[in-house]
Amino acid sequence: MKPKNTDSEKYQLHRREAVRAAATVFSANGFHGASTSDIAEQLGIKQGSLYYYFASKEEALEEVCLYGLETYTKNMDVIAHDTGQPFEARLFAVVTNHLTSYRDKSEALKVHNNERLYLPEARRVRLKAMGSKYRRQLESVIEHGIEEGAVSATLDAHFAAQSVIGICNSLGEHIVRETDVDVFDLVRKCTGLLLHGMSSEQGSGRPNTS
Amino acid sequence: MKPKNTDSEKYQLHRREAVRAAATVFSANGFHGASTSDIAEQLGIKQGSLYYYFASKEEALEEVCLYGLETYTKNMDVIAHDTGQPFEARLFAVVTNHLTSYRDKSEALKVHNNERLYLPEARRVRLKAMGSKYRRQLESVIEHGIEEGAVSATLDAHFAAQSVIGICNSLGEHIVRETDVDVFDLVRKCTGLLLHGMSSEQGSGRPNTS
Amino acid sequence: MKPKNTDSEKYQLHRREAVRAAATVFSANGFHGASTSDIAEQLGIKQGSLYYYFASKEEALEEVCLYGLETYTKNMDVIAHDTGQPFEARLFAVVTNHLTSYRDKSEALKVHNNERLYLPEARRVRLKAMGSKYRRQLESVIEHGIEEGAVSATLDAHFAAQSVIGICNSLGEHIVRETDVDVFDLVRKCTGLLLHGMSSEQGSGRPNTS
Amino acid sequence: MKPKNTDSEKYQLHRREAVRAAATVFSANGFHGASTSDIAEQLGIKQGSLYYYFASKEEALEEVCLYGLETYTKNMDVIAHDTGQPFEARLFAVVTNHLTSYRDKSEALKVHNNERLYLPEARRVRLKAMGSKYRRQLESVIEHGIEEGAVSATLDAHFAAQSVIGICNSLGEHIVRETDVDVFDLVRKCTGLLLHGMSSEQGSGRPNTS
DNA sequence: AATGAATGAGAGTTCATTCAT
DNA sequence: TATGAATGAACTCTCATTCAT
Repeated sequence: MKPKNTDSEKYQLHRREAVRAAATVFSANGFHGASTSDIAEQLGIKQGSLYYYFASKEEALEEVCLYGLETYTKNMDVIAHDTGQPFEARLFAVVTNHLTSYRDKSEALKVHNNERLYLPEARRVRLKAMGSKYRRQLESVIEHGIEEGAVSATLDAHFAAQSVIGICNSLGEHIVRETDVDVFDLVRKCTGLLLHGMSSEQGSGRPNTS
Repeated sequence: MKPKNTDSEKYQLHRREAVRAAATVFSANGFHGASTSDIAEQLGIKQGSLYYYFASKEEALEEVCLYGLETYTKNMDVIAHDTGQPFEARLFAVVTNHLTSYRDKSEALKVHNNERLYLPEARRVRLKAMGSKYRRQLESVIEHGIEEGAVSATLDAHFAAQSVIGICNSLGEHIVRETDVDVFDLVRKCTGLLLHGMSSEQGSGRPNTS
Repeated sequence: MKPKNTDSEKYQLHRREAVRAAATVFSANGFHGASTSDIAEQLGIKQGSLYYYFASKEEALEEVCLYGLETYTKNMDVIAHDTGQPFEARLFAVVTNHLTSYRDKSEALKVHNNERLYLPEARRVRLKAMGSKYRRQLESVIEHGIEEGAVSATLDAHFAAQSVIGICNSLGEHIVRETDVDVFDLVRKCTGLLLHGMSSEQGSGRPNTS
Repeated sequence: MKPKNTDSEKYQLHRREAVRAAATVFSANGFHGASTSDIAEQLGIKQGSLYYYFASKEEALEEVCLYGLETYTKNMDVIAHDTGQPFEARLFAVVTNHLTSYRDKSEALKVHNNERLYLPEARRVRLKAMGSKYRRQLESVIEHGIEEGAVSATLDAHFAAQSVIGICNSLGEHIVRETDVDVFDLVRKCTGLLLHGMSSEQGSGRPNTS
């Protein structure tokens, strides 16, 4: 209603900061547990002034979620199109992307994972689209791995993709909580586990190894 | 304030139902997003009457979390002490326990995972104790697996335990959302992935296989 | 959502008082100019408690308007069906009803006249129905007067009805403001003016008298 | 605070437009229901810029009311002094003035009628003076009609004046709402009703006609 | 002559909690 | 054992107003 100079560079910059502030407090207290006062305080302005940047608390949540997925999905685009790489390298890239995104935008990603369901259907369409695309791309990476023989043919790609996302997110939560985590160590361990499992076996006992 | 017959069997029965009702609405809307009205409605009583069963909303949340962990951790106790079984069988048991708990008490477990952090420190001691114990027991299962040679010696048990929990929880969320999931199929796939990874390799390329 | 004992006699009684309190402050300050605090204060309860009786400020406005029209339209029903009376008597009854309603429920009627347009379309259907019915009934009284020869045949009944309502409402505002008005004197004067006009003429110059 | 060139012709022109914009939105939403944003938008400027033309929202309301009464009362001045005309002609002129004012400045007049009471006493002195003067002038026209024998001697001039104003305002509201009203038809009907009433009688039954 | 940005007060509404009955 | 009624604090959101630029 009130036409703001929504295109001015300065406005966009300040709004970014507002999104980050919102990410911080949503991440700490959850959407319902965080008040607009908290966000404003985190940003160093008064509560009412927040509405210069967001039309509603819900809009703030949506922006935080989008912000969280931004680079994360963009990077997946690159990985998905880079079909020349061997499967191991691509999986490594996937995990690296996921976990480093957590390091850089941990709060926003956590908010996306835990709070996005509180958005009304209408506000979730873009998020849903991005999330589905991500999962489909990950699945295609896995399927490609099956085709080239690097991945066990009996693997359910859909299930595997979900598991990869699940592990990464649970490690991500860890990264959010503890500040001094060696992310690259985590990436290595995680990729190793996903590729070879915990077993010390030489392939025996695997249905597809005969 | 008034002395309640908290020991009477009937009271305990009704309270159980109250806990389940709370689990349902906390699981659907989150702790902050759910109102005591919602819980009362779910239970078929009037709002004020809830306080006959809970001293506060927070107490309700604590009860739900404890309820969620109950059998889940009890079962882990059994698994942990059953050192005679081979590693594969024990891991299978762990995953089965985790995922079937989700099927039976899905809501309470989900609430524990997502909302327990809104409890004040004081109320979380028991939960923390149970959670830590669970993780330590899982770690000991894994370490035992290493000792008996079934698990790769290079594996970081702490990390692995966390990953197992992470995958199971992410699959659990899935079970909560969709009603007709074949849980045992999930268990099989999950254990397989955790044991052998995605790779089709015969153990080559694994640092510890030489 | 919260099922209240909306049928209990006591509740209904208290709610009536709440409606009257709302009528008082809406009448004094207008819908937008009056706060729910004002209403609560007028009623002798705390602001938040008002919501035990109304789901929203808008609902309160709707109730006030309905309350204002209640007896007023009920009486018109009686007048409209009493076709045996001569026109003069029926017009007298109409004006009496309108102005005494103002004396008894002045505030609610004033609110209906001045504030009902701030209700969203959906909330106005019943009011509209009642208002239209009232006007139609008044028109039929006038048309009946034309048929029996008491009213000038050239008169536009729709226009006349509107004028009657207009005069009565403007006099009503007067009744609201000043406490010691002789309503029956007003009724007499008003009916006289409406019947015979201001002119001292003997009917000459009237288009239909030739 | 900053010295404005309030006397410059351009400023006065722009201010007029601001007053008209305010009239439009006050008329549509009421004083309390309309925001300074709405006015600014209607005027095509930004919200803060409004304060270049009005020191406060209240001042804007006052200006709108004065603007609405302007020509309306000026015309009444002319009618009141034109004592040479017969009563019927003067009444006709009064009604014409009232209703055409509504056609031309409908919004401002409506605002005056419905919202002026929200002005603090101090801001209403001029309006009150103008309104009282108008009513007194109308009364004197009626009294003059009585003296010259055109108006029934039993008529209460004060009451009659109020009724004239009441009818005209209620018709005015009608003009505001519906765009295509034949105002002159309304004027004719209205004057007719006021002069001769609804009755078809030839003077019989009138106390003063004997 | 007009705007972007902020403010602070207050609005309507929700809700956990209390307590007499 | 449960309820009706009320409370007060917190919350989201709106808005008139200010002022440096």
